[in-house]
Amino acid sequence: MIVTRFAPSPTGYLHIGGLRTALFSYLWAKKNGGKFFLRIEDTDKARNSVEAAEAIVKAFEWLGLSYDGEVIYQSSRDEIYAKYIKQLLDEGKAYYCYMSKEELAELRETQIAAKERTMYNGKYRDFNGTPPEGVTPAIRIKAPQSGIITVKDKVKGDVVFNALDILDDFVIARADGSPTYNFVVAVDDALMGVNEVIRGDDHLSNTPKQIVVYEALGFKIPNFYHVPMIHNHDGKKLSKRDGATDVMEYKEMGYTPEALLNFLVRLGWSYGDQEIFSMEEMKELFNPKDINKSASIYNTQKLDWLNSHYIKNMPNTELAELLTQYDLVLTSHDKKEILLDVIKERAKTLKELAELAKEILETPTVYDEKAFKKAFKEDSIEVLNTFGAKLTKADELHLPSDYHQIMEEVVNEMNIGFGKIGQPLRIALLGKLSGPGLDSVMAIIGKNETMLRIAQVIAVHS
RNA sequence: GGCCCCAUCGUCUAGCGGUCAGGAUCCAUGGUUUUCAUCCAUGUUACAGGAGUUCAAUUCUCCUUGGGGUCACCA
Repeated sequence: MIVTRFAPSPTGYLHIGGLRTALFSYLWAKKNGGKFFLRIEDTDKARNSVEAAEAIVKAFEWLGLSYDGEVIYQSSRDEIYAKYIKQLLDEGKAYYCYMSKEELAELRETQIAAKERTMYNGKYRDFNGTPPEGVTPAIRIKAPQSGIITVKDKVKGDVVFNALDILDDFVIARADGSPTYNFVVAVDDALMGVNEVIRGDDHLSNTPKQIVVYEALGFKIPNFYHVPMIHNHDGKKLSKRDGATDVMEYKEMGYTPEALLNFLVRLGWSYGDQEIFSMEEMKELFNPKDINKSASIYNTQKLDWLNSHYIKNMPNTELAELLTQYDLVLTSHDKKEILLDVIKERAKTLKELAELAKEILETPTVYDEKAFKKAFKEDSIEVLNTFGAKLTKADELHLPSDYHQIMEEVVNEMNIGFGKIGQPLRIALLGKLSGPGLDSVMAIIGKNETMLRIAQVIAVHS
């Protein structure tokens, strides 16, 4: 069985890059009928926050990504880690290190001065004497001092590291007893049965350390997939300064989960020429063997395109439901079908959609000055009055075609071009020269509101 | 700086020794639309450079260059 996980540290919101690796892990598990876990890596008490952990869970909810079982918090697993640390200690595979922080810093400096690699010097590796007073020890693992460690990465291929270049006896438990990342990540993945680790490229370099832990504990090493980073326009790691990197910001901006997920799945992964993937298709078609090796640049133009695609293809009832989150309540509006059909072709985001709806629904309070000058000529009043008179007489006006017919009558009777009525009417109805078809707008707002807007624009003009 | 990874249109990508180097997005132009948007059509733009291997390299190897990641009692 395929078991994957997403293991963020709760130091902030769910990041767009994190979401992508989470999605990959999720899809790979789901495709295979496996399990996908969410594990919060909160071993560093100083930096974590519960709010951040909650924010991550919330984001998962919004996106409809589910995980198996409960959220796992590493902070609640201390006894487990303690047990394995003790085991390593007993077996002589780990040891207490009494080096003080000052001493460590000093060591660093001399190494830097000598242009050597900065690393722990193994001072307490084989220590039998009396420990120094006043130092609470950290625990270090005995890492191989020679030979090679090969990370069998399924994205990058075999990556060979020389122990001499990268390894030292790294700390697995701090002086306060809390275990460190490279230790717990290996322990948890092994204990949870995670056999496919999909994560960011930035973890590749410390994978050898985790392999050291796996081997010391006799655990089976999982398959690794190190997914390339997502960069900003400058080719650097994506950060807060690059605009929206918080997943929930996309909700606020009016993006749908479908669009965001579809956008992200195509960043670093592809299935031939296909661009549109439903969740079902993603689950069916995703395969980490098709993950790219190179980093990609974060550019949301395609996200806009996808979002408008999903909006256009969304059933109106669902759309109306979603729009309540953007301050637009349409439930009681009798022409909401027409309204949504008209505006969903025109919006890139749900937020825009809500604004477009309001532009139609609300009586204009201002008229675009330039547009007014351009479109509202001397004869416009007469045209609008003629149109208004016909409206007054007509009943049974429901559909856009009903209104269109009356517009045509005016055009024919007065022997004018369509623009002669369209332009001023557009100013009257919307206050500007662009927007949806006027017949639809009138059908949506109804006869009375149409008359009112015509009267208003004439009043304003004189 | 040491170690590691990466390199096809502006961007996301297809390609897996022989292709007019394909698609999408963006941009531009034209058509549709009373307008705008949608939609449709058309177009511009790419194999970082240099050596090999081969009858043949975007594709395999090496070097150079460029970019990125990582080097903590952070994750």
